[in-house]
Amino acid sequence: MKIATWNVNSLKVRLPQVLDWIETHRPDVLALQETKLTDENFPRDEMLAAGYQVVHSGQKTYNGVATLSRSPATDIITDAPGLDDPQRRILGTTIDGVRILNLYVVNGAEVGSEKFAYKMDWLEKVTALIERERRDHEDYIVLGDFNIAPTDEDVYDPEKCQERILCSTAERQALQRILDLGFTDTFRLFEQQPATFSWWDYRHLAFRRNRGYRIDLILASPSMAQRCKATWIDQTPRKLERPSDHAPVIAEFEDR
DNA sequence: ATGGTGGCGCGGCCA
Repeated sequence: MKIATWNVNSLKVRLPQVLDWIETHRPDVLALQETKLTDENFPRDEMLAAGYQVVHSGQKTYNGVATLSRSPATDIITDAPGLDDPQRRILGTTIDGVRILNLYVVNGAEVGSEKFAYKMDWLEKVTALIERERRDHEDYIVLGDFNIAPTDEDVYDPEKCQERILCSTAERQALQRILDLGFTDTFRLFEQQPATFSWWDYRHLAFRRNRGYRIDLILASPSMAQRCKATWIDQTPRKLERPSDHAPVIAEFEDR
C-alpha cells in the first residue's frame, strides 16, 4: 500500500501536475492540502477518470484538504470536537481498513502572535481527536502539512530558525504529544540523505539553494510503522515550471 | 534589509 501527501498550493493550478504524478506513482492514497477550492469546483471527474475516488473538504481561496484513493473511503470526518472552525484543514477517512487523518496544520505566522496561539489550540484539539480515534483503529496514519519541522535535522539553518515559526520548542512539543500517542515519523525509520526537505519558500531561490524545511510528514501507528518499507520525498515536481512550494512525500507499506 | 514570490482575485490577505 502506497500512501502519499502533497500540499499542492491550489489544485486548480496544479491539476495537470497532480494527474501526471498519480499516473506515474499510482499511490493507493494521496492526501492533498491547500486545494483552495469549494467542493463544487473540485475536479472530481478528472480524478475519477484517473481511477481515483475523491473526498474533499474545501473552501474558497484558502486551505482545503482532499483525500484521493483507489478504494472507496468511509467514516468521513471534517472537524475535531471543540474546533468550531470554518477553516477546512481536517479530513479523516478509512480506506482499505486504514484510518487516514489528512491535516493541513495552521501555519501560525510568527511565534507569540495571535495566529500562533490559534495554531497551538488547534493542535491540542486535533491531538485529542487522534487520541480518541486511536482506540478504534489499530492501523492509523496521520499525514499532511504539519507546518512543524520535527528536529534541527529538518531545517536548512537551525541557528537562524531557532525558536522561530515551524521550529519553536512549543511547536515541537505539540508534535511530540502526537508522537507520544504511539506514532512514528516514518521518514526517520530509514537512512536518508542529510538536508532532505519537503518545503522551500518561493523567494530568494530557496529551492535551488536547498534552503528548506521538512514539514510534510507521514506518521504511523505501531502496526503500520512495522509494515513500512520505505518513505521518501519526491522532489521532481518541485523542479517543474509553476511548481507547488511543497514536494510530495510517499510511504510504502507491506500488505497485511 | 520588514524586502522578497506565488495564489486568489482585483485590494489585501495568507503562506
